[in-house]
Amino acid sequence: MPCRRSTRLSYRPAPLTLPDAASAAGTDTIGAWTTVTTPQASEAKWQAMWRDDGTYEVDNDDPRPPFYCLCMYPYPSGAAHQGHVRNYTFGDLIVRHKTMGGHAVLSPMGFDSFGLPAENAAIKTGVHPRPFTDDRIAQLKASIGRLGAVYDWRREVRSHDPSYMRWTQWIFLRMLDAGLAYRKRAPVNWCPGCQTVLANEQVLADGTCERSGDVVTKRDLEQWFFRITAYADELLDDIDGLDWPERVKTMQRNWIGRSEGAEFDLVVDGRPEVAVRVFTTRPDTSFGMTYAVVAPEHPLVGDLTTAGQAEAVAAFVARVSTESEVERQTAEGPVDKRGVFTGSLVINPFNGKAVPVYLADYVLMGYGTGAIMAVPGEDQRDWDFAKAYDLPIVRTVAPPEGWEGEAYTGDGPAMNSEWLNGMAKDEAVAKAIDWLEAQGIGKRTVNYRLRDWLLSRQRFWGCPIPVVYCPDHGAVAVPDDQLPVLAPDDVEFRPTGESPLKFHEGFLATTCPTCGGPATRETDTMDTFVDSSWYFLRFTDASNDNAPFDPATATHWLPVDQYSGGIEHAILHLMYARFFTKALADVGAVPKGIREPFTRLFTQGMIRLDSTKMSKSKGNLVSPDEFFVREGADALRLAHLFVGPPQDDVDWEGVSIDGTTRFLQRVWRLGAGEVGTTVDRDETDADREVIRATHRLIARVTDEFERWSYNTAVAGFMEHVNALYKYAQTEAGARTETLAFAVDTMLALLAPMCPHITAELY
RNA sequence: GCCCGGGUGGCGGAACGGUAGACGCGGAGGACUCAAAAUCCUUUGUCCGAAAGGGCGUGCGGGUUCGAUUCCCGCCCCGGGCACCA
Repeated sequence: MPCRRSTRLSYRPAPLTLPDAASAAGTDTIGAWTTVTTPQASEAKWQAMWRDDGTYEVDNDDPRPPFYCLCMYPYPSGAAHQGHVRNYTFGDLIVRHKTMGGHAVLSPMGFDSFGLPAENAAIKTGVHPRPFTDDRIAQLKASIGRLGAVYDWRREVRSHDPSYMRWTQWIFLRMLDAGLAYRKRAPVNWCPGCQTVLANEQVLADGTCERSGDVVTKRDLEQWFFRITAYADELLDDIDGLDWPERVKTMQRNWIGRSEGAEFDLVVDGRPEVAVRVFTTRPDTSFGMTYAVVAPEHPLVGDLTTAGQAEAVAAFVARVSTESEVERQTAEGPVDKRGVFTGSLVINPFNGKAVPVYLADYVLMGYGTGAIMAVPGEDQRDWDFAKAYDLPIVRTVAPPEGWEGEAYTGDGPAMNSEWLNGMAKDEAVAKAIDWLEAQGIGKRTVNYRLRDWLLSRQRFWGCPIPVVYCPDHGAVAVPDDQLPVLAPDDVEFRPTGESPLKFHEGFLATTCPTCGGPATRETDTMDTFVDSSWYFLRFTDASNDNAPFDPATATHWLPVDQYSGGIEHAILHLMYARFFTKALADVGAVPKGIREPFTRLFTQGMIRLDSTKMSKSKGNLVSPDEFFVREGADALRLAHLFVGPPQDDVDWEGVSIDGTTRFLQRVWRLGAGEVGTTVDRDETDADREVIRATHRLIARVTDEFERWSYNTAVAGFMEHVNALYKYAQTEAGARTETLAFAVDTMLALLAPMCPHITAELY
């Protein structure tokens, strides 16, 4: 056999000692006649080409049909972690798939760059959060680039960029104009040692401050709210039309928590001028009320407490003030410590009987009226409380025959209820409410679990709320032409965590826009969820200096055709973004027709390691960087796609980069003509079977892409490659034309998953 | 506590009422090699059996169905969210 000089392509993982992959020249020469292409060199080459050619940049007047594909923009935590890899692999797959299908795909990326970690780092190191954040963005951007995910970087948005902050503040002011932003007092976590407000995250499980160890209490502050509850019904109703995972839609519905029922007054025994208003969804059970409960922070607590009970009530209220809502609703610990008698009685208007009023930790001021009638016969929590405090239990709904449970919450004929007896639940509810209304002591109401959105944060590293306080004019909006309000750079971070804005005279001192007199700036900044509630709109028109975005341009791209991100955002972020879209349409910033931001949503599962969530704070991150260097981005992308259903959580232990690396090597050999023998001949049955199998692969993968069943699509590719190996290795060999068709077709289908190797081979 | 998910070989998973375990990892055996790596081929739920074959198997207990991993009810366990982490 003549020994001639040839170019041999080999696709093997490079050793970790390879020089920096990005700067590798593209080929290495091994010996005199073999040229090896490494995945790393190939990937760097294609990534540079996509970037330099602007292959995936789209203009707003692109004639192709528009498709807006968006992944939730990341908080810049430093180099990318596997959660980013997973999310952006799914997103990139869709971007490439839709682009191949002839769409103008808007694929933007940005950074959710305000937040607590940068501020904590500033307090620890004294470095201003901005350079810290910019540095982390650079790291994350580089990691994302090595994954081969393609974005139109001309549209990059950063929450902390003044050109973005300006419009975040502008939107706040439009909300204020429309009456959708307002101030009221609300409790915060207060650390008496640090003299500062703490985030929930900064409060340890035992209720102490993570910095000082002091017991954290609640303190009321005047704070800004968005009136999201004004949209409760629309937010609820519009869920039906969304192409979202059912579980997310269910969580959103439950979060809004619409419930129909009644409110009515319970008059204090012997003091007709004092009444406690209660909300109930079960007015049909009112005859079974054997006590009432008000929240420990209820304004009437002082009024209701008798002298004899004052000490016990005070102690109870003090203890509850150190507990979180979750703790208060957890039925752990001794039940008899969960409430206290106020000493007062109220009259049950249905039967005229006096029943005791208690405080209990499980009744929250933020829900309903902050007070309930307790009906232990038909509510398990009331049942447990009644047992612990030796209160009577009267059933007013007859349980089914053979009932051995405690409280019965189902339907059944009313009993022990005078004029309601025998009625089924719905009828009895209606009758009871009619009676309350006729008596003039109550009415039919709808209650929501959803609360208004508290957006004030007592922090430095966030977008300042553009308001000043004038002694004569109160809270006054900063005029549009003075935006953005920027925090100063010459600030000192205190070890207590207190916002430096509160002590910066140059920032604080200003003039009233109304009267020109001296005024003080608001020092609170906005919740970072405000930034993320409209960034998808800014992406459509990211460099607009005259408006947050041009309404016509926004209409061209919106709503987002495919949104994807982690399941952990199923409620808050998505609810707030939906609210902003509706509210902005109503204040005229977004065309009226756009009521929902995200047509189709995909939520991916989380990455866990040893069954705990993989996160920087837990210190169990597995960086993708070593995989980029060793196996290459395509192998890592494929490993994420193959490990299991995208919506399921992934235990990192189960991710096998070896299988997908090996598969890509087999694809490479097949594509490079290194497998078996090829011959030119007329079609045989074996050839026709390969052609049929290739068409079956097209149908299968197309369907599985549509269903997000990427793991089985990868299995399909593997089966195809295995079959082609068998085919080419038979004695008869493979027909050249047939094998080329089978391989080329597969490469085209595989391209959105593994863009580098398929581009290199194609 | 409330709300939402999940539980299938040694491991990740497949099977959208119809042959449980596709595909991959790991294991075993073989080919190639002086040898190793890599690669290629075969095999691999479990128990009994030399084999043929058979028993058992989708967290637990019931139910619907000709037929259930799949649908229903009740448990157990694991994970996520709970409004100031993002």
